[in-house]
Amino acid sequence: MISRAAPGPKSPSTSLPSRLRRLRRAELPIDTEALARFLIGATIVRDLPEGRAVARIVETEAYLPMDAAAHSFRGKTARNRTLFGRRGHAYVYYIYGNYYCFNVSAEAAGVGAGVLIRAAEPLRGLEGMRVRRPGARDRDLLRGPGRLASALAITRAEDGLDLCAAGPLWLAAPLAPRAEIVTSRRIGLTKEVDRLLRFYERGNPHVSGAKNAG
DNA sequence: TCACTGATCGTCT
DNA sequence: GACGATCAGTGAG
Repeated sequence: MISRAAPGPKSPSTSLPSRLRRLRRAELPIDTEALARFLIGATIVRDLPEGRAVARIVETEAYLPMDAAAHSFRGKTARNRTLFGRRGHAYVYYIYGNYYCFNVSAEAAGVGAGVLIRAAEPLRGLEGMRVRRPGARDRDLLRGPGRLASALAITRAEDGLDLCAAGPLWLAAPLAPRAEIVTSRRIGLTKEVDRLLRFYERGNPHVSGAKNAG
């Protein structure tokens, strides 16, 4: 057994400001790529019967209008209709027979685009996340889009929720300043693979993917 | 630690 | 009928 530095029991939540300020829609950039950058460092608030879970977004991907890799590319369907609504709404889809992925709709109403929330740093409500993701290390609770949705209990039931309004799932302003944002290729695609539309906080251990993805 | 693979089912062609 | 904005498990080094 190699004794690497033990995963510190230190919790970032001990020094958090207690005030969460909901983001207003007017604050969200209309442009999808700008929104993807804007959301790095922002806060996800998930209110559940057993309590509140709070996480800090550390990794996103932009899916633009006229982007062959985007779900909206072939037009509006029953599944992706949220992407064509006003920005700041939750688009949640089911993938690979096992997982859900959480997106924030972008652009003006009528334009299909969104930002995939790929990873976040758990701040509060870790107990519930551990229950929903048994066996996972704390570092991996929200590390990857499928894991994030699972740990925060986000499913198709949350599709269409207004993230700028009071409710069970919403977005709040950053609780802490963010480090430099790194840009890279998006992960897991077969189309438009070379576009640099993935964004993550440099050095953050909660970011998903291989370290040299880029 | 890295690379590879199978699981699994809703959605769209 | 094919495929997918993934992940956990496995095996090799």
